[in-house]
Amino acid sequence: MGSEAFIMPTKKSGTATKNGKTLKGLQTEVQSINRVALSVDCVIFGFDENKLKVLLIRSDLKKYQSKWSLLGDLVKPEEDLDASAYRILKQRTGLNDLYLEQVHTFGEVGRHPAGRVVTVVYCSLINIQNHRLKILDNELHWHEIESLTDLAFDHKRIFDTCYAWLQKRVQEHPLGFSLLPSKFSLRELQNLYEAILNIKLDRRNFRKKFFTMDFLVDINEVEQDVPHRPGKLYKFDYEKYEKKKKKWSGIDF
Amino acid sequence: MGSEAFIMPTKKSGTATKNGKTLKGLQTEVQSINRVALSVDCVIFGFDENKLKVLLIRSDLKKYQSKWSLLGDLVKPEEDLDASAYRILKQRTGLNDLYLEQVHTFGEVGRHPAGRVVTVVYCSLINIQNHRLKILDNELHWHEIESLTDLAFDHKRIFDTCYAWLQKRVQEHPLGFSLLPSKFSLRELQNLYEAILNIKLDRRNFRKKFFTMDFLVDINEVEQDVPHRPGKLYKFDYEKYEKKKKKWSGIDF
DNA sequence: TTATTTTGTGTAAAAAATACACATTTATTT
DNA sequence: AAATAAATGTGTATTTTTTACACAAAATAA
Repeated sequence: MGSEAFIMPTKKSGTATKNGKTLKGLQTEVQSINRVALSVDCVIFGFDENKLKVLLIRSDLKKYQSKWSLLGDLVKPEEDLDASAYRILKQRTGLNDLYLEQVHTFGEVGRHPAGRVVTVVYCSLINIQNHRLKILDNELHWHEIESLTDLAFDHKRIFDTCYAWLQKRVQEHPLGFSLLPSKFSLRELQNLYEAILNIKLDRRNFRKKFFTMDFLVDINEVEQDVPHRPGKLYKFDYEKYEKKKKKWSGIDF
Repeated sequence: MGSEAFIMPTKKSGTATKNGKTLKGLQTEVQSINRVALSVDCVIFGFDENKLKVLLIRSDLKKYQSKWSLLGDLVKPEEDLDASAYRILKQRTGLNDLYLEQVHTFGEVGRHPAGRVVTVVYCSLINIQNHRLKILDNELHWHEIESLTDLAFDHKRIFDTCYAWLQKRVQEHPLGFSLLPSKFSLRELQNLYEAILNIKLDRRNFRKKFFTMDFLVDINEVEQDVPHRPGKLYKFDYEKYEKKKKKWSGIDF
């Protein structure tokens, strides 16, 4: 909050002096009024069977019965926003060290039936295979993103924002690898991009692109248990990426 | 907030049943606990004398005396976040219809001396010439972004995030025009990009780039009162842009 | 052994980005 | 009126990047 809080924009501002406001006075203001419930919601993406998926939980609010919703929770009074998102992920998936990034905050007055609830939305990307066991029977489910229709609350709109964010972000930042096993074939990588962007890509050009970037490490292993010629496996070299990554690509719109 | 609010993550969750939570129960939870003060802060960029500037106000909190801070205010109980940002801009600059975009939410527990204050940060771009009269003596000041050192609260960090956002965003979206008069020369446009990106650009290639994009309209006017050959003036055609804009540019990082 | 499927690879063409210099126009100075 | 100063306006050659496209080799399954 900026110092403008003391300018008191409305007409009834007679009592507040522009200068000399004390910290204590501001504390009173902050504590007494204008407070809202704050939540964090997570759009958790996964990739399985060559489909992009999102992890949802069945809403048990009567009003939203039978609808699915994003994973979220109220932010605790002494909890940072990022920590809150990590806590939610940890509780749901059992995993730390997931890719997590804040995307947008939704705070329309009427967005939640329980009153004013502002929600800070994070996207997370996880490798489904590593987390099969953690889901249990929590009413959690990996949904294909294509068959998402109505979610509880305004969660469909939130999801749409996050999916658009992912489509853009995955092209300029190497976050897609978080959806794959640490060892992956180029075919899997291409399938991932095709699923996220919903387009077909030329195989030779795709490979050339990634080899030219020079962040893939050939680990001298091949796929197992595939019913055809196995592909070579690679890892993504995050350290090399951090050193070499581009600053900007040029004006283009 | 997702349905996970009823899972009650802490150990003392014995009373809450996983299903069947009523809306009323959730309302109680939302209203009674876990509420925070919410503010909106605006990073208002301007462009003048070929310098990128940011609009700041002098903090009058004792602790931050003599420091500058961003423009912000507490969000009102019945006010959407975007509306709150527009209100702040309107009060400060007298103008509606400014370019405005939400960038990030900062909510670290210790970020504000008055207690837990979570702030949703917006960036706005305005043309300084059109707003000279509105600033008055409000302790407002256009700061050159190069000479920004310490701001009040965590506003320097917020500013840095927004400046990085602007540098990226201006390359993929035509928001820079909001910093210029509606009629501008190509030289002014190039100066703007050079100031934002802090690089030198080749004049001929810059012109070629924008002419190829084909969103600039030659209005058959020239600069006035320049002490040298005047340049032609152009407008940006937003409608044409909306029709033709690119979807993605390709994988590159 | 044959058939099937997928991997792995290279080149030519087109498009985009870059580097680079000079004549023209206008205002200012003498 | 002429000369000067300062910025505009323009094109081409080179390099880099993107795109389109086909066939032989490897592994499995029948």
